[in-house]
Formats: sequence, structure tokens, C-alpha cells
Amino acid sequence: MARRSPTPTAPKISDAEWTVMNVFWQRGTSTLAEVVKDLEGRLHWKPRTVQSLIRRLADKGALAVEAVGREFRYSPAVAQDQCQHEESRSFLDRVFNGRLTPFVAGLMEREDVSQDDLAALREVLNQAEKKLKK
Amino acid sequence: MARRSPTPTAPKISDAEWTVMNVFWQRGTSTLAEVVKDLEGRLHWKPRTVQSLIRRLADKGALAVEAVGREFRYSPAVAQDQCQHEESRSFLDRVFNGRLTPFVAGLMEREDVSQDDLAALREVLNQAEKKLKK
DNA sequence: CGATTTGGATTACATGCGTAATCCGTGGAT
DNA sequence: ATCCACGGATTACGCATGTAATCCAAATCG
Repeated sequence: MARRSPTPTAPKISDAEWTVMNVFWQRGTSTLAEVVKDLEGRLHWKPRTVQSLIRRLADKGALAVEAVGREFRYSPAVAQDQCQHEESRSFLDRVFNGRLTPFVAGLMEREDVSQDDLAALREVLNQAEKKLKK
Repeated sequence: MARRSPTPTAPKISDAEWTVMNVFWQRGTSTLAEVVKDLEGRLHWKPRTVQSLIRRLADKGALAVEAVGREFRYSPAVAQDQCQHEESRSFLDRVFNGRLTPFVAGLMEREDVSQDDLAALREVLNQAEKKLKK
């Protein structure tokens, strides 16, 4: 598995911030209240906590801010794919010396995979192969 | 992909600490000097830095310490597999909502995979399937 | 023997992170 | 007109992290 030419790097997102960004990537542009509502139940977080995280994300450029009347609407300013990919790379490098196969093998060994998962993964590999041959 | 019964949890290892643990998992029991030597060239770290990290790892129970004469010899006290698996789980949950397939698909899409990698992955899937059927 | 190096122990110190609380102003409820 | 809730701005605060420096004693070099 070899790296491609480096894509412009997205801001580094912390664990808690990932939780928030996931909401934005799912919902798109949202207000604080909407995000709080989306998270409540799944999470114990106080609204102030969510606000702090949103602010930090805006500060580091992961969210765009647009004032609408009195409030702000926040939108994802970085692509989920890219953030996911950067995290993936950094994770694989750190934990598996950059290698994908041992990672997948480890999971397969310790977790229960369904037939469906296996089929989906095979399909992914087939696509990769097709791309490779072109 | 479903979780198994939870394995007793290993200490949480930070990014820099992973670098050190990887050395220990590769070399086995080692002294500070040996680890420093192993890392130098690849890394800018001063010996004191390495020592700090080793100490923190010993404190959190990831390394076992044995006094040999004047010095200490440190050995990994947690299994690499288990640490890798815990990191893997936490990573997948945080970034891919727990799902393996999109992770693999994303990598395939953005990085260049070799035929060999593809073959190795297929083999992993075949093994998983075999295990599943038993 | 004196000087230098080296490792352990202790301490440092800025930054990031998780998790808010406080202060303040305004729009909405009464 | 009044009071309250809610959002933004500012501040908090302890712990983890990355990255060492200092202090001290023993081993080593000359």
C-alpha cells in the first residue's frame, strides 16, 4: 500500500471533536441547538460542552460559520472522506507500521464478521483490482 | 462486524508511546540505550525523551521493569495484538461509525494497492469465511 | 584519581483535550 | 415592562502529551 501525492492536509480533529463532526457530516449545516438535540440521549454532554467543541472546530477551520439573524449556522468546511483518510493513514502507520493486511486480519480474528461483510469487502477488493488494471 | 465479549482492557497508549512500544514488541526486553539506538536516525528524540516515555509506559503498566545490576531492562507487559485490536476498535468507532468496509474502501480509493496486497487480503477473507462456517 | 558520560528520579513547561461555568445581551414569554 | 432562557464570548481547570532539562550517583575514560 503506497501513499499518493499528499493531499492538502485537513485540521487535526480530536476524539470528542470527531463526535461533533460526524453530526455535521450527517446533518449538514446546523445550529448549536440542532447538534445538541442530535447528541442528547447518546451523550451526557452539556450544551456548553457542545458549544466549546463547535467553537474549537470553527477556530481550526473544520467548520464554517455563517451568521443568520441572531444565531450562527455551522457547516462542515472539510470533507469527511479526506479527514477519514488522514486518520486512517495516521492510524495504520502508528499501530500497524502502515500495513493494512494485518489490521484486517486482526479484526477478523477477534471479531465476528457476517457473510454480508465478507461479501462487501470482496466487492471492494474487486473494484480495486479493476482500477489497478486500467 | 460485531464485538466479542470484552477482553480485559490494556492501558491507553499515546501516539509517541506507540513508537516506543513498537520497538519493544520488535526487540523484546531492552535497555534504554538499546531503544535509543534503535530509534535514532528515524527520530530526533533526545535520550531523555525516550526515557520519559519509557517511564510513563512503565507507570501505566505497559512495560515491566527488571533491575539488572545498575540498569533496568524493560519488557513489554501487554500483548501487541490486544493493544492493536483495542486501537482498531476505537478508531473504527470514532471515524467510521464502527464499520470496516468503508474504511477499506476509502483506502483503496485513495492509495495504490499492489496485486500482492489484494491477494493477501483475499486470503484473510477466505480464512475468516472458513472460521465462520465451522 | 579526576573528569566525563550515562541512567534513574524529579521537575518543567507549553499545548491540547474533555468538560464545562460565568458573564452578557437579546428575543420571546407573561 | 419584566424576566428568563438561550446563544455567543470569555474563562476555568485538571490531566495527558510531547519534549525535554536538572540533579545525582555510579561507571568509565584518561
